[in-house]
Amino acid sequence: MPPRSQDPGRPQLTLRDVAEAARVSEMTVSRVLRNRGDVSQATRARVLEAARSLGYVPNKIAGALASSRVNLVGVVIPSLSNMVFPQVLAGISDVLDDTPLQPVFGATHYKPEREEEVIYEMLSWRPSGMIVAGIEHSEASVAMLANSGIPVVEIMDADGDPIDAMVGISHRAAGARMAREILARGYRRIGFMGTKMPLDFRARKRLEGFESVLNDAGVELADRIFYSGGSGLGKGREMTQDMLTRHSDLDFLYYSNDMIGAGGLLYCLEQGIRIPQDMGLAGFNAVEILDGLPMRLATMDTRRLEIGRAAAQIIAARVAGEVCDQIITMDAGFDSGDTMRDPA
Amino acid sequence: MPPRSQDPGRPQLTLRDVAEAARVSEMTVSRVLRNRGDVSQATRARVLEAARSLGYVPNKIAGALASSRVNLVGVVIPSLSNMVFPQVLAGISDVLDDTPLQPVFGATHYKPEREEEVIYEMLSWRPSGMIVAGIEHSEASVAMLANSGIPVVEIMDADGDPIDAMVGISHRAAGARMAREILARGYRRIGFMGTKMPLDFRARKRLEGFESVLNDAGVELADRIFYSGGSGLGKGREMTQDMLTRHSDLDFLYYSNDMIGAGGLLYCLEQGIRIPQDMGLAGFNAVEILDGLPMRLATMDTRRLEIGRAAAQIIAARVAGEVCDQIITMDAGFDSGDTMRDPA
DNA sequence: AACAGTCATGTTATCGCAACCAGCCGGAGC
DNA sequence: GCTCCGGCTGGTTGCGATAACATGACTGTT
Repeated sequence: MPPRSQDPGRPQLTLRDVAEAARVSEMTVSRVLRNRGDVSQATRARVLEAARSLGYVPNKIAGALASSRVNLVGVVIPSLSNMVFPQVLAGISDVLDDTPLQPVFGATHYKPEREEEVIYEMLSWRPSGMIVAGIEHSEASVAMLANSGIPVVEIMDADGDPIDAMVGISHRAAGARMAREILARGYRRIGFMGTKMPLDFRARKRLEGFESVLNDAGVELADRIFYSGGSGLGKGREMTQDMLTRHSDLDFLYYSNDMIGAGGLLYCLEQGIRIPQDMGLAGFNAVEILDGLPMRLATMDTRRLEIGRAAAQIIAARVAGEVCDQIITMDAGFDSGDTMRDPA
Repeated sequence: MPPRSQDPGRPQLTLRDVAEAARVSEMTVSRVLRNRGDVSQATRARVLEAARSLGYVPNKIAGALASSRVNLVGVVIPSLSNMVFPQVLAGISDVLDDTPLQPVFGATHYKPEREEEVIYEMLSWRPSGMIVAGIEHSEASVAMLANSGIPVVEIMDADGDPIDAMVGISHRAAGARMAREILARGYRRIGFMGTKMPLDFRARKRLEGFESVLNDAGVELADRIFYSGGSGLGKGREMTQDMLTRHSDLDFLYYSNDMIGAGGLLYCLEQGIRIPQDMGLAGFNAVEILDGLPMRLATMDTRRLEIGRAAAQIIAARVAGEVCDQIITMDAGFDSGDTMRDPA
């Protein structure tokens, strides 16, 4: 039995079928369908009509093999449910839509071994370029990417050295910036809530940068709570309740993302806590859909759309044989929202 | 100049290179790397070592062409930023992860002509199956899918006839159900807020089902407001303010999704409107991240994860040559949350 | 009228891999 | 001792398209 799950009655159409129908050679059909080379208007019309009426769909597999040209760009990200990554993808699509290139996504779920598989799988399709989230990869992943001979852009982080190109923000600097803003506003008893992050290197770097500034100022994190699983308002609410139960004297709550931060904000408001006077809050990752909360949460904009665009532009330029910047470090924008008091 | 944007110094590795390094034939290498046929332990080890040390990555393009087997499943959805679709994708990935199949996504942005392009593009890679959101497609799209000879599953809708297989809920029934629940609870002055939906057929069907039940009961929608652009809390807030300004006598607000519904809910709470006594609210699409709002918004669960899983299972079964159900209609679950009073 | 230069089309040779079939080898069966 | 069989390995062919080159029909020039 044939492997394909279909009626064997209708064999796949090939260039040859179209060529016969249009009474020309396969080459001519190929030229017409790719808008390449000179073909007279008359034949062109005949070929297009034949292709259309047969319902011919070219076989890119054969085309790619023959031309060793594949218009795909592999995009490797940790997760699609994080709300952050879809925006990066939007930026990538934006730019690639104006080129013949097409993005193909793969999710790693923050597991290095899964990342390795996804990269291997993608490279086996010989894409024109790769965009990979993060700069921490297994040795094998790095080797594969480095040897692939195609442009590779690592995105969303800038704290380290890239394999090839890199576009991102410094998460260490972002954490440090937030710490300075908090201290400048006179908050001192700070609690942190975030994901368990054995493998979320960016979250870890943020916390490192954050704590390092605190420590330099002689301040220590009062407490930290880590969670696993998805981020939602409910999670932020629970954790905040937990945190405030454990420490009644806190004056600032720092969250590793806006979603749980928003949950915490709602909880504090319900408890009648005066924000930002008695308690400040901040999240991370400027999530637009949350504009509309009773108060605007302080946060940092991680420039996701721009990162996606820049990464795609690098790939597009390199594929076109142009030279371009290889390392782009963006500044994460700080927004104090309504949940931090004014600096002293 | 070669088309590939790379140093020409390192030609791509092929089976031949590995074969030479391991001192066996290409066929043997091929067998080892695919775990096919009989190969002695000794040779297998030698080949694997050679492949590893060279950093060989197979060329699936050539493999696919030779075997006319492509382990890809095309998934065509309107948008990645809608929060609904990533969950469908999660269901699909869940199931396909246990098979050799791999999903490839494409977004249409609710434009039929874009959908046509995406489908054409995907079919040109000769995937093993296709999963497409919705059952409304351009004539050309339908023709392409029908002629492709591969399993095609249309998802998320059940109000119509599929090309091949179908998994979804009836949006008309979902709208009707919500209308009945609202009427049963004694609400009569109802305002609707939702996306401009020239091309969101499912949203439109919901509204049709909704209004038809209202009309049967002699009730008419007091007003409706449509918006375009992304859904966020802020949008729901604005629209609700607008709606309540125009009609001071409403007792129910029906939103086309939970995100704007949540924005409306926050607005109403701030205005001191008594919910659910004086005003009821309902959204659509049970979005978990919103659990944690001051009140649980009434909504309907559209079984997105399950739809994704079922669709993937159909593809997997069909690719394996098994027979299976072709049409699965799921029931959207109703949840009255805290924003609807009890039935009279 | 002969020739170079277009334009439009056809011919041939791959591309890298897997299907298919053929061969080789050693041990079991008679 | 010869055949047969099954485990293992290798050669040949072809998947469906494109690159590169070849061809043939005109055109215009001198």
